[in-house]
Amino acid sequence: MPELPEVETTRRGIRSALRGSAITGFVLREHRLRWPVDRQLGRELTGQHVVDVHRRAKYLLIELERGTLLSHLGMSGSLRVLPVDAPLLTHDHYDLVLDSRQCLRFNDPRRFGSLHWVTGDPELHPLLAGLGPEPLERGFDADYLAAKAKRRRVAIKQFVMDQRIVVGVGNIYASEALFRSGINPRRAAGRVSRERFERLVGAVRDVLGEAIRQGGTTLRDYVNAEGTPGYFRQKLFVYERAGEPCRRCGTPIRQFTQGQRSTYYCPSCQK
DNA sequence: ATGGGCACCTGGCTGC
DNA sequence: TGCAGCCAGGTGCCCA
Repeated sequence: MPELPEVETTRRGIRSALRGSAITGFVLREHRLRWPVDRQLGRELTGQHVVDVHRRAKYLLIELERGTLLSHLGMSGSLRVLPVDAPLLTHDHYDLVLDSRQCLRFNDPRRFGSLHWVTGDPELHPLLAGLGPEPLERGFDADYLAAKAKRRRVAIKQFVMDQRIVVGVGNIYASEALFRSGINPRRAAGRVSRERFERLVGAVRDVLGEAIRQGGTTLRDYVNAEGTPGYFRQKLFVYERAGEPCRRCGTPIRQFTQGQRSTYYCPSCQK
């Protein structure tokens, strides 16, 4: 998926079209997403206005008057704002139709994305309740990370990708943040020094912030609300660069597998 | 509690 | 040209 920068870019792109609009319909073409989508959802949504669009971790929260739509993009999902009559593409699974003659259209080839209707405080929803702090907000600092990492034997790469520890960091930005902070992705979380946690926190913030400014990273599927890709790919130091020279020292970038995911790192810059 | 592995899905690419 | 095998921005769940 889309990691935090891609979800945040999507949020910024869809917000102005959605906020204040009334929902005039909901078209569900494929309800078999990660979890089955309620086929009667349109009955609930129609007539409500969009209050605002928020993000928590990699979830988008579309706040309506009587509840919240909780949307996840999975690995290959994207949300676009389009005219209601825009031609359909394969894997266009649902449309949230607005009174502006536009719609919010969800496309997701792999169908790992999800959509839930939540009433009450969305933070209490089971999918959100156990999540860690937002990396770009207070609450994510070296003290916090070091405390969480104590006695943990998992590799630091998997540790920073654990959404219960900190949210928003996925496979691309985990490799990139570890490169920027000079930490070997194999190192046990509990054996990372205090000084290195300081650098890691800074690197996570920097890489996510820079990626948001570039509109995210597009590898294959990801496009923003206007259908254009993100440009952070050019700024990647290690991700998908196996065999190519390290941009800092020239050593060939290495790739290996951790937890069924590819990790990329520079064996000489990261210890 | 922690760690590890699998599952869910489609599509693009590689190599025989 | 066809097809098997592998890989891909995520994460809930099950097992030891």
